[in-house]
Amino acid sequence: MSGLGTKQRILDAARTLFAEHGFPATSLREITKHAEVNLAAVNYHFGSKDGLLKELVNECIEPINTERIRLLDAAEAEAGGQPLVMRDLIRIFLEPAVRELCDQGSAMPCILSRLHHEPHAGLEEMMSDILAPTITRFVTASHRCLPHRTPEELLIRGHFMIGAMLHLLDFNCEELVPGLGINEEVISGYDFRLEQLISFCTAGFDG
Amino acid sequence: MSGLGTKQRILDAARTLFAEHGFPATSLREITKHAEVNLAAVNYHFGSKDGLLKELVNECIEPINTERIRLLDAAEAEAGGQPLVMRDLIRIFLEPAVRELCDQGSAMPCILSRLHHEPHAGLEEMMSDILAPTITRFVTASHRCLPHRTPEELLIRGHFMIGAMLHLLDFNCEELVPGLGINEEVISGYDFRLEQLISFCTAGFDG
DNA sequence: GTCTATACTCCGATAGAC
DNA sequence: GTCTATCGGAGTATAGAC
Repeated sequence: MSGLGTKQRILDAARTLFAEHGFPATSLREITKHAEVNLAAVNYHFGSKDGLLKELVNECIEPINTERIRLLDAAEAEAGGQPLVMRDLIRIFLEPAVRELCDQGSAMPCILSRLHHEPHAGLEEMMSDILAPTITRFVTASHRCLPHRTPEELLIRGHFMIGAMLHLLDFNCEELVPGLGINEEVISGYDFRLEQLISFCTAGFDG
Repeated sequence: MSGLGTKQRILDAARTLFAEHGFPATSLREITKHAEVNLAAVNYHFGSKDGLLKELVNECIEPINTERIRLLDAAEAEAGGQPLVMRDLIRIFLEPAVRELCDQGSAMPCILSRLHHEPHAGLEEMMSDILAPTITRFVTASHRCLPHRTPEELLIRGHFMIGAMLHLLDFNCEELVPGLGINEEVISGYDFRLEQLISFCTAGFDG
């Protein structure tokens, strides 16, 4: 934890601790102790605790949306003006997020999905700025797949999809459902979850 | 705000302020000022800020799950041993929550859906204790509707449904999507949202 | 039993020396 | 760039008044 610069050491420690205990329950004093830097360094590099969070989130979701746009461009180019297959469109939206977030050592999913439901000054605007173009593209493309659906129906279903995805990212099954014969190994696998999610949403958009 | 007892005045003020600014951003000093009670009254009646939140949540979700169980009992009695229709089963699960939460002046939905994604000591156990019997009943009943699905598939799809419902409860569309011709009045209506959610999930379980 | 006054510890933020 | 010192405000605990 000492070979890197101060800023990076703070980011690494914060990512871990936020995921473990949640954002409000993690103090800057803990973070700077783990990172072996001075307390005031956080304010110097990030302005505030919220600023630190914002940088963490930005560094995480920006590449995901870039990848979504890239895949969408490629798919639409290949389709040559024809509507996409809805299942492919949904996979383009979900797979980069699930893959990327679950490859980072399972720290960011918890942080991110919690954030979607807790307001933070300036953070929602940032998320919207990054996500809005993707959502617009998604709704437009899905309207071509399912022309019998109104834009309102497609937008609200897009939000159902986001809600389901967020819930998938951070929930653990350990807590619930005794006596149903659930195989924990099966239901914990991310491949299983992703494919189930894609199937659920694909059918949901059509239903 | 002065005719009721101290405890109730605290609960009312907290419900409003938590919904408005979020749980971490609301101080006990604000709450007690709004409720016109002494700061220490919170600790006397609820033990801690988390205890206050817990009571608020419990008082809200317990009647919802009682209603779910009641509707499920009635539907299964009426079906006389035959499997339920999946759409009816899903409505039994979703409608009490959406109706009840949206009838309370739109304060609890925000609080509740945020809570699902932020860990609080003791609160997750309480939620699990209340929700577990309902989920077990739901998975069992859905397995009778859709016998070709494994319990793992049904459980994970149940969680997708919960995620979509939570997202529906607190999201506002104002932020997003310019240029898609979205009718805000349509997409903001809870009847519209509920029926869309039920259709989305019914198809999703089958797909 | 209820409620209050007060004090304690810890938090995030900042000013200013180095 | 980094550190020390310090500030106001947060949640909490308790002794004691009614």
